[in-house]
This record gives sequence, structure tokens and C-alpha cells, in this order.
Amino acid sequence: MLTRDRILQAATEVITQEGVSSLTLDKVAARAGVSKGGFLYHFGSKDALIIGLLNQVMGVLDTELNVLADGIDASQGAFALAYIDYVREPTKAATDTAVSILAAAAVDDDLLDSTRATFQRWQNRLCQDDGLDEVEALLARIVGDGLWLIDLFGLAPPTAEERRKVIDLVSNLITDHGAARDLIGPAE
Amino acid sequence: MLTRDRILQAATEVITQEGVSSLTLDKVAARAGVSKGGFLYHFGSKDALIIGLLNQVMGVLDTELNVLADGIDASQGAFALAYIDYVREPTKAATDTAVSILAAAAVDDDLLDSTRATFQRWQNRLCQDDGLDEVEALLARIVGDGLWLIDLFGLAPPTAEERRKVIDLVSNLITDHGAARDLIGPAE
DNA sequence: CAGACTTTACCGTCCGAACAGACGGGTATT
DNA sequence: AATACCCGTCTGTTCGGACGGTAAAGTCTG
Repeated sequence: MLTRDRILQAATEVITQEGVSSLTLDKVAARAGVSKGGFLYHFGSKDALIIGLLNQVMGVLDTELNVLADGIDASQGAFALAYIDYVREPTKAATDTAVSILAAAAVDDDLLDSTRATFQRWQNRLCQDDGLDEVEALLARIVGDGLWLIDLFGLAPPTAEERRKVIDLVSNLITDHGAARDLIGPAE
Repeated sequence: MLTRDRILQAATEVITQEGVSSLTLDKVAARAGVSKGGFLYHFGSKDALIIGLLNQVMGVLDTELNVLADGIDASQGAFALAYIDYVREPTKAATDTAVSILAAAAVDDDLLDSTRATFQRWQNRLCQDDGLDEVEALLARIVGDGLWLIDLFGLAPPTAEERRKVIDLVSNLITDHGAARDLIGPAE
């Protein structure tokens, strides 16, 4: 395994196990089995480490999301369905991403720029490429992100069954196109 | 204005304007117009400051949420409607709360314990006291939290119109009890 | 006087970063 | 093939500075 990858993995472990405040260069270097200088050869600064971390975890998430979307048999809204389907249960990749974003926000908000761009790409794909109703697509993302936030901070997370029911509800809303429009109608 | 309150306000300003990493005792004390010793008289540690911060902002949020719920004319689901209604547009109170939670998570995850308890209270009220369908209530909270997360990190936030449409959709889903059940049905 | 509040001065720790140099594989030169 | 050289990788150490926290003295008010 490349030293660089070992460092990234070590950083992820430190954050998930000991929290964002414990993410120090010394600790990451020690856990990666490399000296501090060796660490700094690969990542010239703490910011560089976090950017590398974000690129990795967001890349994994993006890939898994695409794989999931490809496997869904639906004429429309495959990506939207994949997006909420992805949070059916908390995964390691989702957790890693969440804590990385948290770390980035804690250190310097600007580090999230590329992450924001990725989310914008996802949002565009949800709205345009999927040929889905704009509102339904947005709902899928918001629900996905909401569950993700709840998991991240442990804010009264729903039971597995509740979770399943909500995701099924939104999935059906997306699949059954008439339903959402009927619900939107009366309000306008 | 009491020194203690000035300190809390200063802390909020520092976080929102300069980021979580800039939340240092010196900076907060300076902005509050008090010496470091004076600061430490009111908050014995940085942890104490964050706990005080969380108590304040969560208290404000709780109050505003209740006021909003009282003003909603609905036989059922008033609190759920208030919950998503609250995020129709980003408010200062919501932002303050978000960054405070972020700061707490960055410093020490355990500081969020009381915050978790508050969310659990909200969740219980959504499910039980409101006499609303469990799934619809949970959906309201997830959508509310999702929008809140998106605002917090600026992750491809929706336009005002998109935002309104999604919230209306969920509101109608809650108000029109048949709709959700019809959508849940086919999946079981 | 008493107690609440505030200030000044200081300490120990930890962290991010810089740096000089060691090791070693590969390459060019002879 | 032997020598000399280079460069990517990594090591150990060092340093300046910032930060959280302590202690004790001073001030204002009732």
C-alpha cells in the first residue's frame, strides 16, 4: 500500500475514532507508521491533507452513487432513487465523507469549495439528466442529506424500520409521477 | 447587557464570521470587550463556553418552534408543519444553532449530549403528541434537517422557489392524510 | 467589610511547519 | 562492470507561536 494512501486512511481513522479535534499531524503520521517529515513530504500542510481526504472520500461516494444508479431499473429518476437508496443504512463511505467535511469546515470553510462543486454536479444531474420533476428530485436529495446529517451528529436517529418507511415513501413519490403533482397542485 | 450575554454573542459572532477554528478564548474575550480573566470568571473553560452557547441557541430555537406551532391552524401535525415551515428561509437563529453544533462537534463530541436530548424531545413530540402518522412526522424532520445541513455547508442550496415548492409538497403530504398512506401502501 | 466582578501577568503544553541530512533505486558515464 | 551522480522518499530534530488555563491582585457596589 502506498504511503500516501496509508496516510489518508490513518487520517480517516483518527477523525472517526477520536474526533476532529484529535486530527493532528503527529497523530496521523504515527498511525500511518511514518515520521512527521515523511508525512509532510506527501502533504505539505494540514490543509493539503484535508483536501486530499475530501477528494478521496467524495470520489468514492461519487463512484458508488453512479454504480447504484446504473443498477436501478427505472425510466426516470434513477439517480434520485439511488441518492436516497444510498442512505438506507449508514455506510462507512458515508460516515467517512461526513467526518471529512466536518473536519474541513472546522479547519477552514474554503476547503469545501470542491465539495460544493460536486454537490452541484449531483444536483444538476438530479434535475436535468434524470428527466425528473424538479421538486421530486430536490426532495430526494434533501431527504438523503437530512438522514446523513442526523447520522453524523446522532440527533435522535430513526429506527431502521422508520428509516425504511420514509425512504420507501419518497421512492414511491418519485416513481409515481401523478402523486407529487396532485400534492403540489392545491397549493398554487 | 450582561457580560455573560455579551460573551455568548461575541462567541457566536466569531464563529459565524471567522469560522470554528477561530473560536479562541482570547478572541471571544476581546470581542466581548472583556479581559481573558473576566471571560474565565463567567465560563470556566472552553467547554463551558460551548455548552452555554448550545443551551442558548437551542433554547431560542425551541421557543420559536413552539410559537410557530401554536400559530398553525391544524387539527393534527402542527409541530411537524412548524418544523419544516421554520426552514422556509434560512434564519439567523438556525444559522447560529448550526455553527454552534459544529463547534461543539469539533471540540468534543460529548458536548452535544444535551442537544441530542432536545432533538429527541422534538422527535417524540412529532410522533406522539401530534397524533400524526409516524412516517409523515419523520419526513418533516428529515426534510427540515436536510435543508438545514445544506444551508450550513452551502452544499448546492436550492433557489428560493425550489425551496418553497419542496416545503409545500411536504406540507401537503402531511395535511392530506390519504396521500401518504396511498404511497406507502404499494411498497408493503 | 464582603462579595461579585474584573484585570494583569504568567505558565506549560501542544501544534504546525521548516530543515538538514540519510537511504536507496535508478541512470548515465567511463 | 564499476563508478559517480541524481532525485524521490523518508527520518529526526528543532523552533516559534498560539492556545487553554491558573493565580493573585485590584475595583466597584451595597
